[in-house]
Amino acid sequence: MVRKAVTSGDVARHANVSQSAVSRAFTAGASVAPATRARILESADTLGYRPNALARAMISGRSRLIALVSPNFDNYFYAPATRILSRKLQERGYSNLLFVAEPDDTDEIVQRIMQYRVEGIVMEAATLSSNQADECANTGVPVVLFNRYNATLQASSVVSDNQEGGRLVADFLVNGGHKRIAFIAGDEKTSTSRDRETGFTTELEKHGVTLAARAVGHFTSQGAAEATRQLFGGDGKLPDAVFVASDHMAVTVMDVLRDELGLSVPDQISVVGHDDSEPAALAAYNLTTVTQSIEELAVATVDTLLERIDSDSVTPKSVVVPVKLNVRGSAKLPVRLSPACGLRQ
Amino acid sequence: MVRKAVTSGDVARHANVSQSAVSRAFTAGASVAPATRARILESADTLGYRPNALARAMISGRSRLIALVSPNFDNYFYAPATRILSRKLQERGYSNLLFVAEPDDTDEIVQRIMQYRVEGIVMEAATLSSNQADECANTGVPVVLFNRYNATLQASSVVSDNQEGGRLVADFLVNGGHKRIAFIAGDEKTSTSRDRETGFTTELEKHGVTLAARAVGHFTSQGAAEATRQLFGGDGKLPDAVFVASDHMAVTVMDVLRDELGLSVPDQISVVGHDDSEPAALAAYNLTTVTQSIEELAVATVDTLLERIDSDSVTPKSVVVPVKLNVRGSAKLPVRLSPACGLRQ
DNA sequence: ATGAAAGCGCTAACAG
DNA sequence: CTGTTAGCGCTTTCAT
Repeated sequence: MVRKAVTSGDVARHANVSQSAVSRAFTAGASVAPATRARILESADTLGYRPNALARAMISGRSRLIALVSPNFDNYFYAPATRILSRKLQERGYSNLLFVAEPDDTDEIVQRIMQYRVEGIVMEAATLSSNQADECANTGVPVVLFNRYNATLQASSVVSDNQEGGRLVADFLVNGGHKRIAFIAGDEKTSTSRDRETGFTTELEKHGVTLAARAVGHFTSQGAAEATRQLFGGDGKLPDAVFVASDHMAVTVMDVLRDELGLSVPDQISVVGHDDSEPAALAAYNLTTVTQSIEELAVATVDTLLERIDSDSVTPKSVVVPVKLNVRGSAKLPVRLSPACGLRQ
Repeated sequence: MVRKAVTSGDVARHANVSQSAVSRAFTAGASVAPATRARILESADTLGYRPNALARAMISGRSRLIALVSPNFDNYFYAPATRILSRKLQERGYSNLLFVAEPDDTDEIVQRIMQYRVEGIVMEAATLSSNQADECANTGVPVVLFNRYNATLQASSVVSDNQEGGRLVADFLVNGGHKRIAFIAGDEKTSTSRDRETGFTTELEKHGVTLAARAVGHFTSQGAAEATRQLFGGDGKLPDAVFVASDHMAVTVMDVLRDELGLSVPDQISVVGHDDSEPAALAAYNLTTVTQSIEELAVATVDTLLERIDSDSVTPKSVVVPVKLNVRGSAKLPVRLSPACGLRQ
């Protein structure tokens, strides 16, 4: 039942012009007499003509297609990120080919991406093998890594200032008078988790504090629950604060602390997250966390990508977006010691 | 710096065969001698050849492209839905063009969709105007509405059994001994919200119970907060139970009830949601809710769409996926009155 | 089993 | 400003 699509030739015949005139009528800034264009557009309208983007892409060499590669897991950060990235690209005249990637099928995905002759690639998470990166680089398709970076890759990257995030949390917790401070990592293979940790521990050391305990939560709820039990399930001297590498994990950490281990937050344990994703703002968690603007990350990503597409430049660019601490109620506030207290003065 | 892409002609020259031989080597089931194919694939590999999907689509009339139209708002249900739909389509050999739609730009999106000659469309939410529906129908591109239906449209639809969901909740609340039962709707224009409400109130009436109060939350957190204040902020006789049309709203409802109005859940108010989305399972909410399987919805959607693509049939099909109640702790449990109690026996 | 040739729908010179 | 012409890279008859 697929009706044969209307072509520019059909419109040309109907409007009594050449086929190329029709093409021009649909090209912004082409030299067509207004009257002719009007007649053509009318014919096109009555016939229900839509230019064939595939044919256009073939001849012009510009597909106006961007591949968006997103990781296949539930995460309060990536969901809005994908949405906003897609939206921004759309607004700039590009359409998105969405690929939801498992770590082990990036290879097949790269194949498909290349087959559709995309003009650029946004990689939200899946780690490209150097092989795959080469493949993209060789064909000259610009790649921007969103929320990740990889020094060995010929790819641009846009990340939050994750080290600064960790630093801010370290200062905040130390000033809050915490003595035994712990960290729950995400996925140790990711730059995101590593940078947050580095910034965090480095700043702690500056204050003369060493990390009291550490566990890995793999950026998943289940992993976070286990990490929490590991750190707080014993009956020795418990940490009095924990920095969790993502909000997605942090809410589960709070659940386990309160409902399973009967500890109170922040009275007994202060919890700080990272991302400021949607559940962090829920009253039941009211999570103190590091805010990273998905909007800013997305804008920077799209700008970086389109710039590289337009300029044909190959030099990768790295953008770091600033973060700030969003103080809510899940961690003790820094005690501002007045001189009268006599302490530290 | 965009290196000229390798074409089948290049490969043909390198492998000393005709260009059509190369084409056949990349077509499953084409008649090529195994030896020839091997030589061709080797040449292709050394040259870094990838068939041009655009050219292939043009000549064969099959783009292997599906448009996925997703609403532009934060929602714990649509995020995984988009991911799973995309993944399923990918597994079936299709690539997805993702369009994130605002209600007012569906028109432009339909244009773009048609230009890329997609073979099918999955609409996750945005309400197609009848105009737009016609446009798709006329060109014979099958449309499947995911989680929505529209009787006037020439489109298939896949939805949960929303009425049944409402019914289950009504039974559960009545059996739990609740006397003043309220409802918080989502967006009244959506079939989803309307069906849940219809099923709910109809079943209540069967039990001789009439809805005590009702408000509209528009499927947003803010809307849900306002609806809750409206229903529970007064000092008259408060409802003792509320059915909220989505989990996304229900968690905020619980927040407002507990943290703002100082009411306890479920002791003073029972709360039941719908969807069983991720936050419902968090210990801080432990929400009793109606489970709808995104997986099943996605599979049914993809099956319906591909079936229509393959068969060229035009008759729309409607699929309803069953739901069930997931009893957690946010609502009082039905009291099973033993005969000894003497009540109602 | 393979090659030659036609052509999908369009854009991009090039004339006029 | 407009028409003519030549392909973009591929699949698909049609011969051989």
